[in-house]
Amino acid sequence: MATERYNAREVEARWQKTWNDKDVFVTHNDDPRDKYYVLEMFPYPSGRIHMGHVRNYAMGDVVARFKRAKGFNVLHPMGWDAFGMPAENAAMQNKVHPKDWTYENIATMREQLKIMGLSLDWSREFATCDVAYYKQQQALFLKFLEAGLVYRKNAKVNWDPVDMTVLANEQVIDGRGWRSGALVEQRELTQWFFKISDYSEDLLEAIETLDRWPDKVRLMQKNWIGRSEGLRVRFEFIEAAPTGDTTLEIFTTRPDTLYGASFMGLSPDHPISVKLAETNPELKDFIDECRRVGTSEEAIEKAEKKGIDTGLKVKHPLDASIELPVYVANFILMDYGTGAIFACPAHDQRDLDFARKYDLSVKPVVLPKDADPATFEIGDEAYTDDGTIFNSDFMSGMTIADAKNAVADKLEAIKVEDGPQAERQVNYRLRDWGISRQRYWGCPIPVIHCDDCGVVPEKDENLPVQLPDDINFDKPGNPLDRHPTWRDTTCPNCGKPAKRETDTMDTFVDSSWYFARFTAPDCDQPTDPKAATDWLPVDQYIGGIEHAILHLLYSRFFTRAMQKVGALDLKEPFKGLFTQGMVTHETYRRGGDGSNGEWVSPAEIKIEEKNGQRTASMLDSGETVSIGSIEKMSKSKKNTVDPTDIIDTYGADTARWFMLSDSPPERDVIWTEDGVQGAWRFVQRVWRLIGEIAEKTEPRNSSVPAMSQKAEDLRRAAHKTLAAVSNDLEGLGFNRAVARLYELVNTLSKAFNEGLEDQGKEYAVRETVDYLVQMMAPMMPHLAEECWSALGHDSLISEAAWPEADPSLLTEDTVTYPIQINGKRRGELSISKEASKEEVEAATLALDYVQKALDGKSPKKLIVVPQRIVNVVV
RNA sequence: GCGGGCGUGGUGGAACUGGUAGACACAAGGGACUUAAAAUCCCUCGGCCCUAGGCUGUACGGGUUCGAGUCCCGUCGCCCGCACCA
Repeated sequence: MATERYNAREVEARWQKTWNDKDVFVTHNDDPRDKYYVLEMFPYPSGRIHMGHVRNYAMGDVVARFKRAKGFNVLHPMGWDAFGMPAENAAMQNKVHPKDWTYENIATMREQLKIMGLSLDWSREFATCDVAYYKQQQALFLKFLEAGLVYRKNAKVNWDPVDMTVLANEQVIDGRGWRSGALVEQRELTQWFFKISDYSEDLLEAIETLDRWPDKVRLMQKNWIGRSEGLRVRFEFIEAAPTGDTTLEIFTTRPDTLYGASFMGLSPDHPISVKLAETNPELKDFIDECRRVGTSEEAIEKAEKKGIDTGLKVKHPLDASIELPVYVANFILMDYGTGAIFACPAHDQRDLDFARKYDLSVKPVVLPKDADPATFEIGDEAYTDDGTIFNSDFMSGMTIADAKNAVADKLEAIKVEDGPQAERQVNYRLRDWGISRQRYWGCPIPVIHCDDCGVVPEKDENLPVQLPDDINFDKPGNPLDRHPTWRDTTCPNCGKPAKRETDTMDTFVDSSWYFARFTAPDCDQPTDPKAATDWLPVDQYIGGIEHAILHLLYSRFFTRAMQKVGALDLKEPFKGLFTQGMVTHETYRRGGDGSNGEWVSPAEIKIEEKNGQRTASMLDSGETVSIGSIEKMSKSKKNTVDPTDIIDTYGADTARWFMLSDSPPERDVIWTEDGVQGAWRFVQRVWRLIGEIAEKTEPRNSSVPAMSQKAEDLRRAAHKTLAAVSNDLEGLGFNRAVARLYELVNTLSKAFNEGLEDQGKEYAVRETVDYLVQMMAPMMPHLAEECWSALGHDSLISEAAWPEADPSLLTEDTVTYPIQINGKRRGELSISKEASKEEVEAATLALDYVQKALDGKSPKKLIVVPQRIVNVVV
């Protein structure tokens, strides 16, 4: 058998069958052991799995298998994020039903995942488009509605007039719909919203508790929530606005600069602006122009600050003799603060640009350190740094922080008409989550519109509101809208004929609670609160950084909302989060360098190396191909490698091993053919070595025999590796674990080839090889099972307990100190581990090169760091 | 613009809280075996100096320290996030 080549295809299929037959990875909720929930972000069933999935699921599987071996009751489920636009696009392009398309893709991808040998509990699988799942999602929606967490309001949306649908900001490219290419309009639509803003403060504060999340993601969420403290100030109009308002309310974070006020700014969408436009054509045109420019383009940033004087004026709240003009300005957002500002051009760049254009006053009120108040002037750049307040009456001389407090205290005490002039306020950037989508392939929003009763929630017992199957995509827009009968229903309240809501939910809703559903996937409620609370939080969640904000923030909100309605009892769904890097590959295009020819795939070309120069050509025609930059694998650049092809050629273990080696998991990995072959050679090498060992040695009997030095050295290496690899896997340092296993194979191979004569050697070899196989098992489970069996074990390695390193073998009896002279390494000193500091010093000073360096003098300083290093300062 | 991160051989990357820089792998070169190829095995592999050995070296310039890839300041370069948030 030692000469047999390892046949991955045959071996992998065999072990997968065994695992499946024995239900090795099926998890039970009533298992008394400590729980561990490991989850990878579930895939969208786009058609086939890609290398990014392989990397993601390989990592999760290592964690799952490792924790299982460590004795945990591991939950490791898989499902499908199955609603969404690609299914509708496929329906339009290929005349397939979105449902058929989706379930066919799921079937394909499930088989692909299965040949990877993932230790998943497939009995818990579901797709978010399963009626059973979205029924429960509708039930949750109704509970949220009842709890006041859902509401309807008019909102501005990106509207594609050709496809007749709302587009997300990311789907608007250069002001045009990404599919239709039509100019996107801003439309007011009545939309459903989740009140995520109720939790702004909680979501922000709790970020501090997420200590097993990447700092980067935590920071991104903090910035996204965007807390700022400021003051809401009311300015009295000299003459009431046409809306009847007698005061203009603004929000500012810089009330300390109030004496630098030059003008007021209104958003084009501010009610006063809109009212004024009714009688002012010039203003109307301006507002229309502002709306045409999208909301999400960076071009906005470059856009010139523009505005129109409304003719309205307000009184300065601290000095009634000052009158300030009111402008409608294009740079003011309606949905932040109150949609109106006071402008202090001296200390805000946007305000300054505007003031310079319209020749408005610029009065500095913050003096930089060391500047002269008599001569300090503002040029083209606003002064936004720290300083001392001046030109500001009672605030003059104060720090910015003190002035903010002083002015807030003062204005809060002043009464204007029915209330205080100002109030301290905390503002957040986070907006409520608009979930209405004018699409078919999503979870129907379970409400009914009744002429008499208004918006009425569907009754629980009438759920699910099921998607109709008989739809067509001949016309653009939402097929639910024009379905002849589906909309028609009766009002749950009064029983009269009524219409169903035709909007479906944003697919991010589907993925905001699937992790909870996995804990009791067949429950006839959205969750089994006990199971959800017992299993959650997810101990290790793994996925791409692209979900740093939306999915992860929505899920955090959902968990709080589910807690509020009693579906579970915790706030944070994901205790540990890991964001893995992308899989990248070289790109290739037809023609020589710089020719910009069409992209070609790695499978279509061959690469040759001459004199260190790599050149590529087409496999079929020999045509020159230029080698381009390394990019994320994508269909458009054709630099993808199909996981199935790799697994067919080399086996799943090789693909998994390569994915985990070399690059740290959080960083991008470059997929190379050489790299895969290296992994494959390692698989063969391990198999050969273990075959020989199995042939020439006997399994260990229970007691450790007396050890020769060589045997003991091998044992020490094995135990040290075991300790290190355990630590690496605990911290998701897969690349380090891989390196250490390479090292151990090198050590073992050498020791074994030197012969087995030394006392205890056979035992040491067997022990090392057992550990080696166990350490490999989470990463290359099939090879590990095959080796385990070849070594005479009759148990499954997938069910074996993780070995513990013997602490006495982790430390040496002697320490080798590097000896430095003036910080430069000059030699080594081997001495007993127990040696005292004095003994180490004496031994160091006795070394001939130390003597020589000292030249008869005594050292200036002698530093001994126990167990570490010695430094002699001459 | 604001916020954050990174910069180590030909390449991917090791180096725990400051303590022997370059583990491990890939590529390359040389050799063994072979009729040949593949596979496998052995050797070399940051730069400089003639070797023993030494000098130098972690983007660049300074600093702290007995000792800096690691800490601090500045410069350059690359990457990511947010984007008129008052």
